[in-house]
Amino acid sequence: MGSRWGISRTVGQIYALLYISYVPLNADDIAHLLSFSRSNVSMGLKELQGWRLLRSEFRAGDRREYFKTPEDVWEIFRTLADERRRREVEPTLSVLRECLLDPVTTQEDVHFHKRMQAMYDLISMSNEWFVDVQKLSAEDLTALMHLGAHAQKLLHAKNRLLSFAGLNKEELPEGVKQEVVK
Amino acid sequence: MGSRWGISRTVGQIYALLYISYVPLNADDIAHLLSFSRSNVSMGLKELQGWRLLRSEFRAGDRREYFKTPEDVWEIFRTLADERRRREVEPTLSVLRECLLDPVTTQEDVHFHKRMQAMYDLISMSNEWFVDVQKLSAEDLTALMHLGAHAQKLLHAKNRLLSFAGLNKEELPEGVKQEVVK
DNA sequence: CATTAATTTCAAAAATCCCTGAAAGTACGG
DNA sequence: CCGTACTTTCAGGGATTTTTGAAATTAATG
Repeated sequence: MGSRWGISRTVGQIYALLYISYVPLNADDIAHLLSFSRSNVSMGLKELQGWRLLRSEFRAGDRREYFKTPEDVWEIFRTLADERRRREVEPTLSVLRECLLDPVTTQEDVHFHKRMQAMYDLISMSNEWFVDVQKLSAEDLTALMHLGAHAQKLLHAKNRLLSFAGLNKEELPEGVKQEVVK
Repeated sequence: MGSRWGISRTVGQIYALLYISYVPLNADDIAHLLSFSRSNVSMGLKELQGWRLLRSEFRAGDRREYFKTPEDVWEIFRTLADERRRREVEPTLSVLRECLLDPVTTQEDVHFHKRMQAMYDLISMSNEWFVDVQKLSAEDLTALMHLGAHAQKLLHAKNRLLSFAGLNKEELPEGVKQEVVK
């Protein structure tokens, strides 16, 4: 899948090897195991470091650098997604913002402006959503995902509870009122 | 951004043109406007149709097919994401499932198995989450996104309310109890 | 059913991307 | 400061992808 995540096939193979390897590997190990040239591995590792996807360690009496991936697959996913957000999404939003500043005169302009605005709103909202969600712990994220579409029901429940609390405050005992407000 | 969404630069340009165009365009229009060969446009349109991203119409006394994108940018996004899910994510999950069936004997195998399982769990959960969320309307989706990280608070509120309801049922008036259960 | 307008296919050319080996660079130990 | 062990850079070549024009195909019209 790597090619669709912004990294080339070779770099993907290197990362996959490091991900499944029981022990950290140095560049020569990787070149040997994957039958890549040493320089290819070097470039691949450099790119992966650019994505902040690698951890490395040194050993006493050994100059070589040993690489491994983070243990937590959620962390990997988050790092990758955040890096893509910064590299691709933010610049796209900048360009869209510039487009939106252009003067609107003709009917075509109106249509163009509407489309750009819709695209900007979608990307901008997704972006903010991701920044927010990224802060959550792996457990909270998992819980949130398991909610899935049920989150919608929860949303409706929230609205019902809020309107209920607004309409019928005097009926509620003090403890319930506090809980609802919370 | 098209290249990271699984479509080539040219196809992306064609789609962008159709997205911003005030009127539907035929293949010749597109070829002319973008300076692509007619056959290139034909292939691009075919690919976009394969992604189910196009609408088209015919006109009386005109044999040519006129193309446009859906009006709703959320619909475009959803279609694209769903198609990618089917083409890329599902096959990946199949391969991972097969890997997980392999016998585990050595220590390396145990590690490999754990890593594959973690990856499978992540992709599988994201996949299910997306399938769920995809069913939501544009408005519900927007509301859900605006919640963002606050959804986590809502989650905790739900848990508090549930435990509260469990502990103090007899204190509540009938109407509140029903609402909480809902 | 022949004509013509429009579209699609496909093999080859063009463009792009990726890998490699040679050479240069870096840093550590003596 | 030199030699050694390791890493990085980069131009050139190879592989892959993309684009094209010519030919084939399809479909509407008189």
